[in-house]
Amino acid sequence: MRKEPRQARSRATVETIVEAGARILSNEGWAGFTTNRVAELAGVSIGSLYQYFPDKLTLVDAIRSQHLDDSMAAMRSLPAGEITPADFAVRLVEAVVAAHSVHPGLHRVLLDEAPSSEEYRNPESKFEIEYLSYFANAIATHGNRSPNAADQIAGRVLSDAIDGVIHNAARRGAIHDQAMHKELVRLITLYLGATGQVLGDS
Amino acid sequence: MRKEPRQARSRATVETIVEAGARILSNEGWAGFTTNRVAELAGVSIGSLYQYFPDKLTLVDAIRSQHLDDSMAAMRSLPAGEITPADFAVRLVEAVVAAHSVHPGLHRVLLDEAPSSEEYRNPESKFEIEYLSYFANAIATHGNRSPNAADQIAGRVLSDAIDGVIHNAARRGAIHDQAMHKELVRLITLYLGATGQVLGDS
Amino acid sequence: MRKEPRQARSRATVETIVEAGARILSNEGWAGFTTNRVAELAGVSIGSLYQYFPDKLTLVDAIRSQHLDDSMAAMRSLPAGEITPADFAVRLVEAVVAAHSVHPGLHRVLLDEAPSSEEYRNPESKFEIEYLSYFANAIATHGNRSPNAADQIAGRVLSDAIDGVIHNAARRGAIHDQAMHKELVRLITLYLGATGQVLGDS
Amino acid sequence: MRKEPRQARSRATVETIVEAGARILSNEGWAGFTTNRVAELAGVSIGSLYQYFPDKLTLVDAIRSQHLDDSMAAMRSLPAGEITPADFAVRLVEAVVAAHSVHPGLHRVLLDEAPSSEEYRNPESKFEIEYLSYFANAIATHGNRSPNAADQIAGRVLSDAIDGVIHNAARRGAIHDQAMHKELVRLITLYLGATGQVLGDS
DNA sequence: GATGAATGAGTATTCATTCAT
DNA sequence: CATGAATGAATACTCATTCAT
Repeated sequence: MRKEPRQARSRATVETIVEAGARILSNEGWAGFTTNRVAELAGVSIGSLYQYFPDKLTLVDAIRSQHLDDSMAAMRSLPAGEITPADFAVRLVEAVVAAHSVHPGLHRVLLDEAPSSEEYRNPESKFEIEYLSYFANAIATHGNRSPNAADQIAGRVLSDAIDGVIHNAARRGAIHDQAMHKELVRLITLYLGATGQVLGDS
Repeated sequence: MRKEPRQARSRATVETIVEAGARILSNEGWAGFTTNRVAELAGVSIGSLYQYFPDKLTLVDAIRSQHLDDSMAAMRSLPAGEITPADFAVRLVEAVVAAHSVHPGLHRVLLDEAPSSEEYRNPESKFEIEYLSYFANAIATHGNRSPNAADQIAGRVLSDAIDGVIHNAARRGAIHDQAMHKELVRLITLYLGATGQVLGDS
Repeated sequence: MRKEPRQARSRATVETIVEAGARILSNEGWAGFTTNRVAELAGVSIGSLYQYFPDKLTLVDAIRSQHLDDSMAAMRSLPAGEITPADFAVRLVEAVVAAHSVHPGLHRVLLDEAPSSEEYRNPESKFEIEYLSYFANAIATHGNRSPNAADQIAGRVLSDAIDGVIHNAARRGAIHDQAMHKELVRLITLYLGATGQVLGDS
Repeated sequence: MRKEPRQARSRATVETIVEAGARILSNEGWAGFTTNRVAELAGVSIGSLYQYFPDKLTLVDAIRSQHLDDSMAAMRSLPAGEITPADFAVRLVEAVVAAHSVHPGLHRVLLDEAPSSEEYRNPESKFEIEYLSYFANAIATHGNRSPNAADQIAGRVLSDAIDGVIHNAARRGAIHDQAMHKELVRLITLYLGATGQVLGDS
């Protein structure tokens, strides 16, 4: 960001802009996301927007950062161990669905459509790493071991699979479909229960 | 299309344009997909592009149609029954990876970013229906029954999960990662083997 | 024209093109008059059109020439003298209305909207001169004298007034309105009857 | 208009654009009226033009509105009764000529060539109605009666005749020709004096 | 600081015209 | 000669960004 806002008023302005941007990004996609529209929805002049965000990329990065922070916070608050795979899966799906409820399209737009400064693009980004290790950890925990290389990969596959299901549901406006939730839970539970086993060993 | 190409020359031009469009859509996303860029990459004038495609939407629909046809053809050539879940999963992953190999980002861009004429947008589209029933069928087959309502949902979840894994791999440029393939195969196999069972029954 | 058509077939082609052009010009105005559209309506290829007309201006000039020839022919066939002003006015209005009946908007488009090569633009054009002298003559005849300078001006005013009435009627699609015809006849009759008189002398 | 200009600066910009548009429309006709040319002549960027006019049609409507307002104002300031037909005719011609002096071709271009939003197109438009009833009124007044149906038609014929004479004079660049003015005055006077009479009654 | 007027490069699309077949 | 595929300059309009007030 161009300028760290010192005063409370400025901080509020920045938040308003980020929130307006998130709403537009979610509802209209990257194509409908114009700086003038964001400023208008936020109720500030276009000049003010550029006071806080030197360009569009910086703004979208701020929105992304905010969104990923929120998502990670939701995941971190989940209990990792001390819980059966089935219960964990239920809580996980709840958390992911909740994270997508505020701005249903936002996650996908931020990851797929919107361009981003290097920081978020590469697979080594702070968020990717934390996100991934969260899943690797969960898998290892339910396999009663500490995370190994295979768990990293399994974690990625699991998180991407969940992402795919949720994302496509969001696209159809069916993010709260209970039957879908149940099936997704079943998929996760199966995977968690069986990871690390050589297939067919059960 | 605006005009049926009569001569061989023009048929070739149309193919070149569609191919160039697919490439750009795949590499740059919807935002980078400009008609002038497509024409340039195709090596034809902008006028030629508009001779065959009355507008951008029609062009993107042609690309989508081509891509989905190819994808469905790949799936249809898979053996459905007479094969163990594990073997089926291996072949399925191979087919999906192959379909994404030519233009890695194309599938997601076409489904998520690019606008489209009604035909493809709604969930009742010819392709969605065939795609979905393919998965419902596979699940039912491996459960030794004919497809029921639950299989429809399971089919959607499975196909969306696979989609998520493949898409994110494509985003990272890791679509040919063998370890990922193996994990994905395991996920599918588990799900196919257990679908229809009440969880915990195994 | 680029090429004098020698054979009957060529002459027919040229006529078809001119007729198609007149129709489009009349129905769609200058803005809708594109060479490709004319060729299509005429049922010839765009290449053939350019075989006979080196450019758009030449084509529009051919249409104009044809139209003005037709119009003049209609006027020339009117009896000039040996007839009361009232009867002359009736016949004149009939002729003018008839000339506008085939392609109602054509006259205006050709004179106002469509650009033209110098030949038609300037007031000394062959057609303007003949047209004008026709009216000057009519006025002089009904004033029992040979045409003088004042008659030239009166002729212009009369022909322009008639043009205005007919043109605006065409615009409203009311070119066959009998009440309007009657009023126009009255206007012409009054003017013919009084021209040359010092106003107030009657 | 897209945006109400708040500051004095922007109000001036809008006026400049409308004026430039009128000039171009008058000199070059609808075909030469391009938004980029208007912006250039107005000395503003194309972006500024679109800040105030969402599209070309809105701009041309603004020009038309302005022009018709001006024209009506000129007519309304004329004394209707208490004046001989001849004097009235003189004043009328003066007013019409004055209205066409600033932008000679504008009136016809606006009415004939330029497309317009519904408001102006149909014969029931506010302007058409007022314009027409003005002439019907004038005719009735000079016939010492209140306007009847026949006066409506006569009004239309008279106004269209005047329009034709003025327009064609403008086309020839001869709008200030005194001899023409005199003849036109005579035409109007005759018509006003005789309207309502059965022809031949004088 | 805040405002919003102004900028202009960029994008979709049209159409007169050329030329290989 | 006829065809129609190909060309590209021109046109309406958008939107990120700047800067005078």
